Amino acid sequence: MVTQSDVARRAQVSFITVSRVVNNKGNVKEDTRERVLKAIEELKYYPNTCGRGLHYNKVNSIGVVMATTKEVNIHGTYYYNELMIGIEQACINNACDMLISMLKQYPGQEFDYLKLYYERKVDGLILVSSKLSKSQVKDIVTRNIPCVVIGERFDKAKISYVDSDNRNGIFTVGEYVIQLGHRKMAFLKGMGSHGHAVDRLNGFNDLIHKYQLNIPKHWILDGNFSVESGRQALRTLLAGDEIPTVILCSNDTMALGVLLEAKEAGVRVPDDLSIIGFDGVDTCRFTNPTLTSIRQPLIEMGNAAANMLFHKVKQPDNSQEIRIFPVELLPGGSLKDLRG
Amino acid sequence: MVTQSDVARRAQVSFITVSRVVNNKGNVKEDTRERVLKAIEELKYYPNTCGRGLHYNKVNSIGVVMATTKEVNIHGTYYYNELMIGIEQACINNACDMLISMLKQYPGQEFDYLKLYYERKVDGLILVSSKLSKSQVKDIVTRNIPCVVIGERFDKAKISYVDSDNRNGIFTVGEYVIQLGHRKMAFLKGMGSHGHAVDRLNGFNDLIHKYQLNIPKHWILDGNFSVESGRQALRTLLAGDEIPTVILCSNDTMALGVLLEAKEAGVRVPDDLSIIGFDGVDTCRFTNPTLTSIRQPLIEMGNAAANMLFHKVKQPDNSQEIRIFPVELLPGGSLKDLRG
DNA sequence: TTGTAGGCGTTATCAT
DNA sequence: ATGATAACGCCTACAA
Repeated sequence: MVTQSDVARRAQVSFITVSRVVNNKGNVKEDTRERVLKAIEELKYYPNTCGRGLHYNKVNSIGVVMATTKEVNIHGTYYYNELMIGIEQACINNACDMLISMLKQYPGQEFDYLKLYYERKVDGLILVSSKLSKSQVKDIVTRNIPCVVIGERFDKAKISYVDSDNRNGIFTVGEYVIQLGHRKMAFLKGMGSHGHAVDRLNGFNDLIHKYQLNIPKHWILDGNFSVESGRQALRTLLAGDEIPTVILCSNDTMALGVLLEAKEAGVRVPDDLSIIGFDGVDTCRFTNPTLTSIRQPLIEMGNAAANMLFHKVKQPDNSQEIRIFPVELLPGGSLKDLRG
Repeated sequence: MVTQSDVARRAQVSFITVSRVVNNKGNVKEDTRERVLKAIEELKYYPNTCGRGLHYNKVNSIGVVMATTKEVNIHGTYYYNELMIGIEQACINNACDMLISMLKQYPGQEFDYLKLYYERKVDGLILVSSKLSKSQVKDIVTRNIPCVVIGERFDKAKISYVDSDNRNGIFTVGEYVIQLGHRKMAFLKGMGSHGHAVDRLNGFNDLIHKYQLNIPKHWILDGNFSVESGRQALRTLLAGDEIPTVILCSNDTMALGVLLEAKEAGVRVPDDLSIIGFDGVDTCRFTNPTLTSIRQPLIEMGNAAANMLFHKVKQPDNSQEIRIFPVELLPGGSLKDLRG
C-alpha cells in the first residue's frame, strides 16, 4: 500500500507536507507542491479511507438498509430498485458511495438497523420500510443518528420519513372505480407486517364505510405480494358463488398473478373482472390487456430521502422532516367502465 | 461514539481486555468476560470499522463498479440488476456488505476503476463490462488487486473474468432460425464500445459466412440499447423496398422498441416480421405476442464472479480464473416457423 | 513555508 | 489473566 510517507520520501519532504497538498491546504511552496503531486501520480497514492475516517469520523458513504429475509433479492424487487434509482442520483450529486447492507432478518430476532452506522461503515442511513423497536427509535433520537425512513411513519418519535399517501390513494382510486359503476369490489391484501400494506387496506375500509359497500368477508383476500398469491386469490374468488366486478390488489406482482390465472381459467379481463394493481411497474405497459395500476413516485421518494439524509449528515440534529408523496392512477386496459 | 475505552471504564478493566473479548481471544477470566459483555450490551458498543480496517487492511465490503455516464441509472437497468442479485447472494453467504461505486464516466477521461480499492473502501472489486487501460491491467496484476471482471475478456493479461458466450449464442440461435425457414435476417447492433455487443455482431457475421446469407448492408442496423433505437430501426427497415422476415436485436429493450413500433405501424408480429431479443428480461413474458429472446444466466454470472472474488480476497494471488456461461433460447410468440 | 508531537480506535507483541 | 506500548494512515495544533 502507498502511504503519505511513501510519497513524502519520493518527493523529499515530510509526510505532513503531503497531507497539506492532498487536502489543498495552503502553506506549501508551489515548487514543493508540484514535486509532491508528481510523486502522488507516479506512485498512485490514494488517501486511505480508514485513516481519514478515524480522524473525521466520516467515510463518505451512506447505507441503504432493507430488512428482508435471505430469500428476498433486493435487486430483484421493483420497489427497492426504484427507490435505489432515486438514492443513486442523490449520491452522484453528493459524490458519495452507496453501501447496501447485506444483513438479513431471522425470525424471532430483532433486526439491527443501526449496525452499519455504529460500525462507522457509513455516515448515515436510509431505512426502507423499517419497523424500528422502541429502543432503536430512542437511540436515533438521543444520539442524533443521521437517518431517514422510507415507507413507515413515525408520528410520536422525531424520526424523519418519506412515504406515499397509500391510504388516500386507494381511497381516491376506489372512488373513481365506483364512479365507473363498480360496487362489487374485492381487495387483495399485502403482508400485515408492512405499514404500507396496512395503509392500503385502511384506504379500502374507508371506502367501504363512506359508500356503504356491502362486501362479503371472503372478498378481502390474504396475500403476500407474490405472483402465486395473486393466482391463489383468484382461485379463491372463483370458488365462491359470486365474483366481484373488480379486484384491487396491494401490489402489481399480485395483480399480474391474478391476470395470469384469469387467462388460464378463462376469465375475461376486464369484461368478467377488472384488475387494478399498485406500484406501476414497467411490466404493466406490456401485458394484455395493459394493467391499470396506482403509481407511487418511488424514484422521487428515494431521491428525497437521500437528500434529506445528506442534509442531516452535514448538520446532525434531531429535527423531524416529513414528506408525503401523492399517488396517481396509471390508466390501463384492465379496468372496465361499466356505465352505459 | 462508544469506544473500547468506554466499555473498559464501565467494566473496570483495561481497554485491551475489551478487545480480547470482542475478538474472542482466550486469556480472559469468565467473570471479567461477562462483565465486559454486559458493558458492551449496555453501552451498545460496536467495533469501529476504520480502526479495524487500519490494522487488518480489510473492511469487509466488496465494491461493484459499473462505468456508466451520469444519465444511466444502474438500478434501472435489467442487466446490472440481475448481476447484482447474484452478487447479493454471494455477499450474504460471506457476511460481507456491498458498496456500489457512484463514480461516473465523463468523455475524454480515463475511468478510475480501482479507486474504491486504492482508498481501501473495499477489499476487492467486481468490474462490470470494464474497458481497462493497459496501465490499470498492469496495476491489477502486479499489485495483486483482488478483482473480477464481468462481460469483458482478457486473453493476454492474467485478469479473471466471467462472461457469457454471446458470439456462439447468436450463432446457434441464428442456425435455429434458419432451420425454421428464415433467410432474410436483419440485425440490430448495440454500442460498439461494449464488448458483448461486438461479440453478438461477430456471431451474426459468423452466421452470414457459414450460410452464405445475402444480407443487404442496411439490414445491419445501428442501435444504442434503447427502446427508441429499436423503434428507429424498424422505421429504417420499413423505408426500404423489402423487409426481412426476422430481426435479431442485440438486447431486449431494443426488441421491445421494434415491437411497439410494429404495433403502431401495422406490421404484424410474427406474421410480417419475427423479432428476437437478447437478455431475457421479465417483460418478455408479458408482451403480446410474448418476446422470443436469448437468455444469459446473469444471476449465476454475478454469483460466480462474486465467489471468485471472495476467494481472491482471502488468498490474493495473480492467478487467472475464467468462466464462460452458455446462453439459451427463451421461446416466445414473436418468432414464426415459416416451414409448411 | 515546513516539521514535530499527539491522537483518532483498534489490535499484536511483549511484559507482568 | 491482565496490562502497557507501539503501530496502522491520517490530520490538527503547535513549534521552528
